[in-house]
Amino acid sequence: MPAATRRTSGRPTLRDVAALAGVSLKTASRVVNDEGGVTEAKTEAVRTAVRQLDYRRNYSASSLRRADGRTAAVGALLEDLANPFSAEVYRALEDVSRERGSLVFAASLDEDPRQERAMVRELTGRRVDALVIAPATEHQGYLEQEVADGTPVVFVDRRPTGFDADAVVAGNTEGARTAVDHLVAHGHRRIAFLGDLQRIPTAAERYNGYAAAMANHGLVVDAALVHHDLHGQAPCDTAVARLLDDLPPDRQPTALFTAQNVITVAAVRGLQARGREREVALVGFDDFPLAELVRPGITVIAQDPRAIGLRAAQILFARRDGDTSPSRVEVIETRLVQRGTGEIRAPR
Amino acid sequence: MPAATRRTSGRPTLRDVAALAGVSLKTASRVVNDEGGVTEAKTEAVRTAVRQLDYRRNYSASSLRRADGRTAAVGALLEDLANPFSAEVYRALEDVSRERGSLVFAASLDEDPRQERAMVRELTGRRVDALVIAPATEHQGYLEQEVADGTPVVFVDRRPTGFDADAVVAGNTEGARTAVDHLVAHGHRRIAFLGDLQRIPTAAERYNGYAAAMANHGLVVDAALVHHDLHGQAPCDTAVARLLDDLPPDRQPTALFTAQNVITVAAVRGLQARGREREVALVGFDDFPLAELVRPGITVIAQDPRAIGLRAAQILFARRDGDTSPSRVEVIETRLVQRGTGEIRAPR
DNA sequence: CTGAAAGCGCTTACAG
DNA sequence: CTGAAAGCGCTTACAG
Repeated sequence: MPAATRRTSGRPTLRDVAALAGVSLKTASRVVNDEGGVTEAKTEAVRTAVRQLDYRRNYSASSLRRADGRTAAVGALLEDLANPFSAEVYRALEDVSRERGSLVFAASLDEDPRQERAMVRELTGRRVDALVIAPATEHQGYLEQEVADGTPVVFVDRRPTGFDADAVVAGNTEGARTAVDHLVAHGHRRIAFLGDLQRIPTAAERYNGYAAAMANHGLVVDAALVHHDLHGQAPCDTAVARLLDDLPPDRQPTALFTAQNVITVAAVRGLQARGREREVALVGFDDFPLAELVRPGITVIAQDPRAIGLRAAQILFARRDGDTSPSRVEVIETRLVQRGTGEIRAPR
Repeated sequence: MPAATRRTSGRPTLRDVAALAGVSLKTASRVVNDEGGVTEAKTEAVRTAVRQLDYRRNYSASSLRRADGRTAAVGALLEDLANPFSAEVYRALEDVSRERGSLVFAASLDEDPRQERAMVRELTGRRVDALVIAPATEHQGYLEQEVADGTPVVFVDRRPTGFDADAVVAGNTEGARTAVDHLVAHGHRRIAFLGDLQRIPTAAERYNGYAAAMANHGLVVDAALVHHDLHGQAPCDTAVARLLDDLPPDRQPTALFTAQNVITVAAVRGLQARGREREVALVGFDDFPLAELVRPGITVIAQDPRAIGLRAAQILFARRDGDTSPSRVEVIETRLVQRGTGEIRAPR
């Protein structure tokens, strides 16, 4: 069997292109990689052969031999691609990657640390050029080796712990403060906090912002008004019931600060079910589609997931391309969006 | 320089593992690939070396030499990963892929046919094992070569045109019929249609379902009540204004069938802005988060994007694994979700 | 400007 | 059970 047809796949190889163009493999490679230094005639012959055979460079082979080992692929490990925050971050990364000629491997971690480590292995096994991670692990020291081996990592949404790397995060503490300030400005003093799993750094930061702002206003936080670790629908409903049904009227909150999306939705649903959506104020952390269609409109501390993703992608490609400046944490500030629920005044 | 340290990357190779374990490269390969036929002692030695060096198989190299050419990666070309429908389809594919040991390259097409063709090239260049595509092109014959070269393709959301392949789609025509039937059952006769770009097959199918149901009920469709090609916010707002402001009262619709998500939201917003959300009925195609928090709750024809994604993924991996049965189109039926807007009765 | 040889890290095809 | 040689499709390092 002649060498040029010994391949297993049906796809044409560079060797086929070279043969058809009547040049050497190396010359064909030069043309395909735009290396220059090839006569006009041969260049044209190769391009014609490429078109004729519909040749596509095999990235696996190319990357394997290449000095830089580039695969033109990056990995994105996010919380859950099906939630709007992760999806927006992903999309921004996708858009930047496309400009840079790279493709994106995406994966959802669902707050599972084992999943994170497994996916990092899968991705580095495929020699991605860089990784974006919204970590589910408590410590990221295990990434030391990956970075040393040449895979830059940029964190999004959550700062790294026990590991030095770039990160792009939202202004969680500041945003939570703003929420509380806003409610206090509308006369509220009994402001409940409903937050996600405390082990999630953003949830912790939002609580810190809440607590700091309350203290700053000289308000004592009634422990009965603080509900942590609300992850998923059921615990949220329970917490809302505790606050709105179980507490005696004078101990009930006049306002809710719901520190995460799912919690906000549960709270709105709970208020509506009790017919109290125009009586109890609410500010939610993180915006969502349709927040304005609900009546009253839901006041939120809006994050900017697209800005987070874009910035992370810029840093990522800069690192991949050799930027070795000290790592930094960038904070994308949040924005208060007043739509109604946050402007309900406290009863006197 | 000794052979074992000649590599460019800092990552250990199988050669390093073999050297450390005191076996040949081939034996190390046998252990890593669970081929069997290796003594307990050597197996253990290799496993220890793998652990000690934190060895990860290089998929590029592995795939390059492998007879089947598998890369353990699949590609997903969807409309826009940032919209909930695409995101859910993607997520289902991700979940199935994980079980199968594959990673997913995702990409958004944004209704751009060139983007679709470019991304197919990028993905096949990386030798993905299979492709899921929600096509933006009008014809998909160009994929013939890819399939012949061994990359199976499964379509989601839209059937292929001019090309024979598996597809998993929603029951668009049936769903639209159901919407109209429901509105007619509530006394409506002047039912407006607001749809996306007619060139999008799902939009066309939904219109067909609408038209068929109207005819079936003996209702003549007033051309002034039909608005096609509403893509994006602005044209939707214009169409709503035409219907609710420009038409004389007796020619206005008493009900709206909004055949796509963005259109539904625009219509709800338009009705609210005019204080008519409890007067004009509405059924939207495609469900979305929070549809129940809006008052009145938004009645929709719900698709099941997760079911579509799961089914597509099953077919995809079956094809990759050699299933050569005739291709088929599977329809995932929609479901009417009554929440309020669709149950508003026509004025008499 | 051009190309023959070697080699990236792995698996295949063979031979012991 | 084990391993030396060849080769996947490409780029590198050299030599003309």
